[in-house]
Amino acid sequence: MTGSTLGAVTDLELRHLAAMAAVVEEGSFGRAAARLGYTQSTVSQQIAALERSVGGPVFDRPGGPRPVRITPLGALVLEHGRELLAKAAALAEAVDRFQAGEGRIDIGTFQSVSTVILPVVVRRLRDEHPGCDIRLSEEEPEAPQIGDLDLLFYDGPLDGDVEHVKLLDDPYLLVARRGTFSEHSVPLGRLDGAPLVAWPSTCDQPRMEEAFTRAGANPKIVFRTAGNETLLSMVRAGMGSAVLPWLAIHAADAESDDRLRVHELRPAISPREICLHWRAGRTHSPLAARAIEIAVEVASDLADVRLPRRRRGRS
Amino acid sequence: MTGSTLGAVTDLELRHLAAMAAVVEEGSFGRAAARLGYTQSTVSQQIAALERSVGGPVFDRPGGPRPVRITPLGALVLEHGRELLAKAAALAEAVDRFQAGEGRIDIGTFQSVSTVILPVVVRRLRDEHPGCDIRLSEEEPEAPQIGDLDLLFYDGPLDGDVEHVKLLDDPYLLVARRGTFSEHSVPLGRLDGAPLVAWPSTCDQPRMEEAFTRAGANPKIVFRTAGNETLLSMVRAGMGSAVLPWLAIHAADAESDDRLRVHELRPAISPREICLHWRAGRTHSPLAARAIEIAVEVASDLADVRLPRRRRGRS
DNA sequence: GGAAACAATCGCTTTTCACGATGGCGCCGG
DNA sequence: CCGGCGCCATCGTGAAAAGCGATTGTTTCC
Repeated sequence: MTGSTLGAVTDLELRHLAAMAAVVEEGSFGRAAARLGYTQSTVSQQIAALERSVGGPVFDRPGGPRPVRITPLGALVLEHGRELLAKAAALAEAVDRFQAGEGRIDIGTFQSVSTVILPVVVRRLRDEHPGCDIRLSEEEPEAPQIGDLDLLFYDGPLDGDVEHVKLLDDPYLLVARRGTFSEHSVPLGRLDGAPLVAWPSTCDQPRMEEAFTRAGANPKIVFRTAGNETLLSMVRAGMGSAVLPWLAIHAADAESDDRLRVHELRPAISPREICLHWRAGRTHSPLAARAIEIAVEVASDLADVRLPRRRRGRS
Repeated sequence: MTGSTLGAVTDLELRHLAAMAAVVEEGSFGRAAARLGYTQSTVSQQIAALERSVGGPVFDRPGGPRPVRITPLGALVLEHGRELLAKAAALAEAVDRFQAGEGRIDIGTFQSVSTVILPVVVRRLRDEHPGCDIRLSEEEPEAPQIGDLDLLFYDGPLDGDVEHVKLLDDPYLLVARRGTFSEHSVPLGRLDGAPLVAWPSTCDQPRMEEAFTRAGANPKIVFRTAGNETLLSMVRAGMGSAVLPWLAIHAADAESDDRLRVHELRPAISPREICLHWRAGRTHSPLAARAIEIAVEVASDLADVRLPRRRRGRS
């Protein structure tokens, strides 16, 4: 008795439902067509297709200049159809917002980056995308993992399927109490047996200390802490000197501290590399993509601050 | 930097979202295609079309035998897409239920029909469609209106844009106290000046009484009430006779009351017509359509009960 | 009786859909 | 290291459909 019923969900077309809603609101196929940018005949066929899908007429056409009227079946379809269209509109809006850079981004970071680079990155990102949701997490440095992070700042290689971009060569410099060393550039050998305060043996630290050993210099590590302020306080107090990456020194503003002096090492210890990592082969959200760009810019500017040889314009 | 964003809501196709969901669940385009009854290349193109719609990739294709992985954008689309598909499925199910005859039907009725015809109609309708929601309303007989009713039983013409089907010719018969009239068929003239109890002057009643007048018989209406039981009690009490449609007599089971006798009138008063009305030009719900069919059958059976000349089979 | 408003229908062109075949790419086992 | 293998993208093709303009048919109103 009834015609064939709805074969599959996907036989429905949002276009048809939109046409139906427009017809209901306008009261005629022609006006609905005008509103939707279609022809009357097209709307007529769209409604016909919809009626084929649902297995019965959704409108009664009284003929003549009288407005079409919805059938019981049509009312049912319209009721659900409006919800469907609303959900579709919500999807479209969410996609637009996503493409405009809203949404969430999870960034992993570590100490010096948190202080020097990230604030600028976050600031610029938020300026560009006021609606975005930026989440930072400063992981324990022992076991840095991408996990569910979108981006991870780290100064060494990382396990897993990861890609990265190098942001910055961060050279190791010697921070000593003013007067300890007279020359700006201190030979590595001078540190043999000298008292040093240093970071715990994580991240790039082992590699750096090996470089000392290879150079025949065996400083005495008299104190280890991850706290940069504490470290520098110890240096000021004469407990010893510190070999720290420039970024950490800069972060603590040690360069403008009268009681301290920053020396270069001769020969230089190969710098640690500050990198920004992400899971390999993954498409970034616009937000993440932009964050990478900004981080590269910020790091580049930072390199210029340290060594203002070549000027680089930026918009 | 980003491609063009979603033009219109209707650019989305449920088919594409379904394909995407299948790919996510199956982990590969090919298996998703198999599940959906498509070819791998078709699914590939569907996903490509979806990606064009949302302005970016929804999957990362790592290449090789590794399963595709969803992108942040894809996750967003999928999340909304699933809801959309669920709503579409809900629509389809609602339509199916509607076509199967579930849903609501509003029926207007009046006294005798309520007693004799409707119970059978309702019973059969409910048997066929256990999920249906049947609502009856017995209107005041003075101003019968279709209003928002799907169907209306009534014994006269109706204002407004209405179609109807005749269910039954309901002839007027004379109910008298046993012994009042000896012959089965009573000439109209015998009622001139005779005491009658009758219905109030609504519905078909005025037409019927005019028929008396035209025949030169002017009975005395000694009591008017719409209550059939009351009317018959008065007849039993000898207050007078009653001229009632057969349906009302049958409804009150007056035929098997020893104290009463049902006579035909000679010549017969043209019967009232029991009709079933609905608003003109409106497509019926399957439930309403079926209700009409059943009502016609029931009325036909009822006519056979009264005059069992021709047998009519029914399943 | 004719004009006006409206939807259905008919050809027609253009676009899309789905398919099968083919090609490229990354993994894996010999 | 070098073919298989599994996977997705692409291409070409035929069928289907979307959309359009013009026309027809129907009803109402003047």
